[in-house]
Amino acid sequence: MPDRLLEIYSTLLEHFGHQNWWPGDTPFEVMVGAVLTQNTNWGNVERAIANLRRDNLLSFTTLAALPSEILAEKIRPSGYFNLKAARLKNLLAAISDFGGLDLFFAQETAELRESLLAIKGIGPETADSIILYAANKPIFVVDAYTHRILSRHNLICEEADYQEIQELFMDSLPEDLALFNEYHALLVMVGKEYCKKSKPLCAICPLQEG
DNA sequence: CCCCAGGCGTCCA
DNA sequence: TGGACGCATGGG
Repeated sequence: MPDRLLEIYSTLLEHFGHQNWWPGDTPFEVMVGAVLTQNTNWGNVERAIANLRRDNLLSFTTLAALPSEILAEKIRPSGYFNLKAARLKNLLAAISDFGGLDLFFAQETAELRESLLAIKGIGPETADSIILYAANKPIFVVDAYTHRILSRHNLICEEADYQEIQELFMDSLPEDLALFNEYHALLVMVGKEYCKKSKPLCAICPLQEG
């Protein structure tokens, strides 16, 4: 299985090339994007972030001081805007209470993850995305595509949960920031192209051999 | 018209 | 523990 996961990585890298995730200019911006993209198309997230940038709201202190109702209006294109405005405010408040973003991100990975998961609106995928792509610490991000791709290729059972899938990758692969970064991005790429929710396993998926 | 998207919290059995 | 449901816009 470990070798199989590395094979898959090589196959995807060859097929799609390096992705250089995550789209975002700063760790703060990446973190905001991680919340906004919950169950939402990235194109919609870009519109929301463009609104924030246009109005010079894309900084920690500005956003932390912005009323939730105003924030919701700015991020409307990302969907679930009331919910996500509250979640962003929760996140920023928790980080402020901790002593700021640098100090928050300076925690050990396990502590950082616990801190994030304690925030209402931050679940495992959002937490791990922030840890990997904003804080630049090696952790494997599992998402709906990861689950669907692996189960359709019979590498996990359908009922496998987040932790089980994350452990499969992290127990099998070398702990490497660039590898984890690239692998998750590649899984999203193959998911978008070849592993849609309602469609059967695609015959031209680069990952052959069920 | 339909289904879907880089989830999460709540409620209920 | 685990399944159903609400949250919501924009694209195909």
